[in-house]
This record gives sequence, C-alpha cells and structure tokens, in this order.
Amino acid sequence: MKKFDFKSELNEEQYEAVTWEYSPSVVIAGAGSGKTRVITYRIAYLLNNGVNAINILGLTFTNKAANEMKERIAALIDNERVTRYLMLGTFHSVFNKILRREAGVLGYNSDYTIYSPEDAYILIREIVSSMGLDNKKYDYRAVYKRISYLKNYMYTPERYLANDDLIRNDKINKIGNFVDVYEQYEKKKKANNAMDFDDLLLNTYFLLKKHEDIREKYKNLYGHILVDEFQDTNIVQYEITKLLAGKDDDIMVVGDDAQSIYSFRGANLQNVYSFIREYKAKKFLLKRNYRSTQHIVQASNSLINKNKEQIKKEVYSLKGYGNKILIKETEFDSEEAEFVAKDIKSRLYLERKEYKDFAVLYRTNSQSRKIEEALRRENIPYRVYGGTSFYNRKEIKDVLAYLTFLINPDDTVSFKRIVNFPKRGIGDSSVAKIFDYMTQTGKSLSEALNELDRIPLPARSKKQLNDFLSGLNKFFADLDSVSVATLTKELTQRFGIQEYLKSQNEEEKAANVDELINSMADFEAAAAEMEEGQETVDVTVKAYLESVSLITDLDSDDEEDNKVRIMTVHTAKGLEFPTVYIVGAEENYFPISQSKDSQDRINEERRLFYVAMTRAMENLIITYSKVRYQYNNIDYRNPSRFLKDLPTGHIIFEGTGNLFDNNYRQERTTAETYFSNKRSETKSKVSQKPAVAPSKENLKKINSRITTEIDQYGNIKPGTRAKHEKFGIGTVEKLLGNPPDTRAIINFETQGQKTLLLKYARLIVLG
DNA sequence: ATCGACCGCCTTTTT
DNA sequence: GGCGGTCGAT
Repeated sequence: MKKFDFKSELNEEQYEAVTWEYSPSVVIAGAGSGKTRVITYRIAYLLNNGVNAINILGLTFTNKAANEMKERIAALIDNERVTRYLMLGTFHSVFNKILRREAGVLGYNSDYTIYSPEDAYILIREIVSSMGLDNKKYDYRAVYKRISYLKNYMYTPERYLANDDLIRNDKINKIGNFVDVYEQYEKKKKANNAMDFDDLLLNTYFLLKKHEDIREKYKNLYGHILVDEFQDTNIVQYEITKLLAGKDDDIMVVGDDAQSIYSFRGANLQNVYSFIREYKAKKFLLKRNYRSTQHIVQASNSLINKNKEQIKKEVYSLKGYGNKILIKETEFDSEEAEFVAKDIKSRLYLERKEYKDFAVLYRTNSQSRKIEEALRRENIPYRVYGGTSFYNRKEIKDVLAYLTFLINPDDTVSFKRIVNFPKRGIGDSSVAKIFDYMTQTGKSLSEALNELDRIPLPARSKKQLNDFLSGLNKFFADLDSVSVATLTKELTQRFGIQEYLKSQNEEEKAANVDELINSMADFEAAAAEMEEGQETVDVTVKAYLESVSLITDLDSDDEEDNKVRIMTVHTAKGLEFPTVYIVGAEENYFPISQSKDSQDRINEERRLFYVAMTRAMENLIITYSKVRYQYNNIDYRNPSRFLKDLPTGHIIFEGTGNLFDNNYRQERTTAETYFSNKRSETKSKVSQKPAVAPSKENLKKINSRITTEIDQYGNIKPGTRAKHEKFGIGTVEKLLGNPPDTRAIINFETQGQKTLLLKYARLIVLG
C-alpha cells in the first residue's frame, strides 16, 4: 500500500479530523471545505493503519458521491482492488444489500422487487378502487406521499391506528379510510414480494432492532462507520446508525447544518446536535472554503447568518475577490431565459469557457422548460437532470417490467404493466378476475397463474393468457444462463414490442427500447471491465435490475460531457461549477410560496439558497423576472427576500429602479394572494402531513374564499370590458372570492349575465 | 376491449 | 399549456 504524508496534503483542521482516534466524531464541513476529502482520506488512513476494508461502512445520499469517493480512495491508496471490499454506497443501496441477504427473516424472498413511486402508484390506485373509495379524495400521489412521510417517522399502520388523534382527524377530514389504505398497501406489497424506497430503510431498522443476532453480526462487521451529509438523515437513518454503532465505536459523521434541505422527506437537522450530545462526539469545524472566490463566500455567509440556530462558523476563502455577484432583473420570464442563454454565449468567448463550466439552477423542475427553449434557440448544448429520467419513461418501465416479472412472478404491478402490452386483448376485467381469485383463495400471483383453469375467464382471454405465459417460459429458463442484453433483445422480438410501438406511430418510443438494450450492452461491457481478472462476471438480468433500480439521472453523469447543466438546487447539492445562474429568485418561487407561513420552512429555503450560491466557483449570476406567465395568467413578481441579505459591496445590480427600494415589499400582488390562499385548497384531500383539526381561522379563510368581494384579479377589475370565446363581449360587474378561485359576474352584450371561474375562462381584456 | 375526446389538475424539493 | 385519467361510443 502506498505510503503518503497526510500532514502535507491536508490543512490542519482536516488533518486533525482524518487522524482522530477510533471514537465518535462529527465533522461540520462548510461549503467547499473539503468534506469529501476528509472522508476519503479518513478511509485511506484506516486502511493504512491496517484496518480491513470489509470492516468499513460508508453511507452517502447519492450514488455519485459514493462512486466519486471510491475512485478517489482507489487513487489515494493506489489499489483499486481494495476499494471493492469497502461497503460504500447510498443508504438505500447498502441497506438493500443487507436486506437481500436477510430477507427470509422478514418474511420476504431475496428476489424481492424494489418499487419506484410510479410502481407504488399503481398498487395504491388498485387498492383505493377495490375499496370503493373516492379517488379524488384518496389521490394516489397524495396517499403515497403521506405514507412515505409517515414511514420516515417510523409510523407503521399499527402505530397509526393506535393514535386516536390521527384517526379522529382523518374522520373530520373525511379521509377516515386512509389508514385502511395504508394497511392494505403494506399487505399487498408484501404479498407481491416488493419493497418501496422507504421500506429499504424501515425494514432494515426492524431487522436490526428485532433480531439481536443479526444486529450483533453487522455491528461487529462494521467496526468503522462514516456517514456523509448527516444533516439530511431522517429519524430512521439515525436510529439505524445508533443500532450499528455503540457510544465508544469508531463512527464519524460529516455534514453541514447550514445545508440541511430535505426536511420534507423527514430529514432532521436536530440529528446533528443529538449526535454530538448522545455520542459525546469530538467536534471538528472545517471553515476554509477552497471552492469559491471571496465575494461569493462572504455574500453567502451574510445570507446564512440570518439563520439563528446554526453551529456558528464563519467560512472564509483565501482566493481573490473575483467578480461581484450579478443580480439581473428582467421584465418578463422569456427575457430572463434569453438573458441566461446569451450571457452563457458571451462568457464562452470572453472568458474562454466551455459549456460544461455552466450550470443553471432553479427551485422547481417546471422552471426548466423556458430555460431549455432559450438554450435551444441559441444552439447551446445542455443536459437536464432530474425531472423525468430515461428509466421513468413508460415504454422503458414496461420493458423492464417484463424482466422484473421474470425475477419475481408474484409481482402484480409488473404483471399488470405487461399482461396487455403490447395489446393482446386481456383487459382490466380479466386481470380483476385473477386478482379476485387471489383474494378469495389467498394464493399468490404465480400460484394463480398456474391454475388458470380454475378462474372463470372468457375463453378468448384464457387463450391469450396462456399464449402469453408460455411465451415467457423460455425466458424463465434463460434467466441464469443468458446475459441481460441478449435476453431482452430476444424477448422484445418475441413479443414484438418495437414493432408494436412503431405500428402505433411511436417511433421514438421504439428507439428508446433499442437504446435500453444498448445500455444493457454497456452495462455488460462495464461489468466485464470492472471484474477483469475475477472469476465470474455477473451480467444476468438480476444483476442488471439490481443496478438500475436505485440509480438516478445524476449517477450517469459524464463529467467530460461538454454541455451546460440545468437542474434543481436540490439536485445540485454537492456539485460545483465555475459559473452558476440561479434563476427565478422571486418571492413565491424562492422562497417557495408554500413555505412562507412558517419560520422553520423559510429557514430551510434560506439554507437552500445558500446551497445554490455556494455551488459557484467564480461567477454567480442571480436573476429574477418582474412578470411571469403561468397557467394563462399574468403574475407580478417581487424579488426574493434573500437578495436583501446580500451586502451591497458584493453585488452588482442590473435592473430598473433600486433593488433595495422597500416599496416593492409593501404591495401585495395578485400572485401573492393566489399563493397564500393555495394552502387551504387541498383540505378535503389526503395531504402529506397528517392533519390536525382545522382551526376556526382556517375555516374563516376557506369561507372567505367563496364570498369575499375583491377588487382586482390580474388585470381584471369591475368595469373591465373583456371578450369570451363563447359568450362574446361583456363588462365585469363583480369579482367574488380570492384567487385562484375568483369568480366574475359578467354582463355579456348578447348572452346576458354569467358567472365565470376566472382561472378557466379565457378572457381577453379589451382596451 | 379499445379508441378517441374531453376534462381536470397541475407545480416543491428526492433516494 | 401539457399530461394523465375518465368516460362514452363502437
């Protein structure tokens, strides 16, 4: 193993942390302060000291982070083989490995399927409809969100049922059957031999909690634990680390409380403080930022210092001051996008940059479209991260469902996807008959399919089903002996998938399926390369599915790919770029409207803005638009309150008037009224957070939405003359109810008086 | 069982 | 302004 001088390659704080004794420690690492460096050197340090690689457990949040660490460690110790024995990966993937091994104990088969949210949606819809519930109230996305939220807080259906308040509130909110849906979901999922993302965490917790022998096994195995981004761990993750690491064990958690941005999925900033307290952890502060210039570091410090409950640390940079932060105001959203595109072009030449040196960050995925359009117009190559990834496309999910079903023939979700794809005349009613049979007999899907004769199906469906199943037989037999690319190619040919898609004029989808098969071939090539010199190379369907079920868009990033990156701020965490644009720096976008009523959430928005700013190495450009077109409406926007927290000395403002003119904050725009009322809109539906009884104030708010007379909606006021495509020209009499549910009473010249819901009526204002 | 037309909701962030 | 879901017609 390569010997190297830790002292000369690390600064003093980093060195102290890396060489700390084998006892609990926490590294609070400011943005750009070499957090990854500390973790990788710490692991190298352990290996150098004779620690066996198999005894090291490293947990991250993204595969990208894990892979980067592996690469860096391999380079450090100059021994790639050793890194293969490290258990270093995301929480989800590491726990998945453990669960596969121990599945039997939990009543699972080790070939269980991992459900993406989209898979879970299918199951939830099925449950809601089979229980005869209203699918508007029990919206599948909302139900899934809430179940996920509950699981992050370790609220199982049993625990939920035991909580009278929750049950009572559900009844009040007319979603009294929520807990039944939750229960059924868990039950069916298990019968399908499937786990969702949250189960990977929660089941690991129960596995270790309830089975002392297994807990001891892993506790002894992983004598050295490192956890990355600890500020974003949720309760379950924290409890699991507690089960794996005793108070005297070697556990190092690394993170930055100033960058905690995942509370919506249960991340608990308090975990950092609890860890320090409970483990009496040695605390290290990394304050020197190696990434950004002074203007950027100092301005972002000013912003984050507005959050009071932080571990105090002033991050500093020894780089030059560099360019000031540019705050650019535009009149319209289209102009904002155009500015970004043109600015990238000019910097490309003036600063001799490459496309990949630029990133455009926004708060919500839906903002990407306008940016994309502008970049395309300027012929700028770009790549969007997040949103709908390749593996989320329907045709891809359908083909993968064939493979999933081959591995796990008890999975009703995959079965449903493929049984009538391509169309072969097996409709919902036939599928329902099979499911009914399963419910009545308590048999699993694979058992039911083996006794089709006992299920009362129309002769035609039965024949088609039998053909379908016998077509699959060959592939069951091939699973272990044929590689995934070959098998999938044959399978798609056998079932005529591309042909079918082409016949539907879905050329692009057919091409995507071909592309999927190509990527499988890439997977095989990569596996062969990685395992070079190893005895076996695993390129089976099972190995492939394992590798794709937990990957995301970002993981397939090729850093050399010379394109502009565009993504949400959440996705950008942990990344850095020479030039960064933060677009849509407006009230209601950033901070987002839904967070305005709670100080905690505003604080989280501020941390998010801090994360966005600190991605930039040299240039930071923040843009906002005064007017934005949304859902056929004009929104008048105010600059983000966070811009006010950036000291004038670090910024250049380009826009009309004065950014720090307080006037803009006093006027309450239609947009603000719209958004601030939005919260009460979803009342009757399942919402993510278990509801408390509506307060009197809320009721008042809801009522006022319907009856209050208001004097303006966008550019429409009483007296406004407007044209409607059906009713013709009319004059607005009255506006009733707060946006977005404002109704207008309009006297039409030819059709008389009508009441129209303005968000849907496409009125053209005249004069 | 399938297709086409319309309707409604969307827009917070993710492993 | 887009997508997915639902419903009615064949």
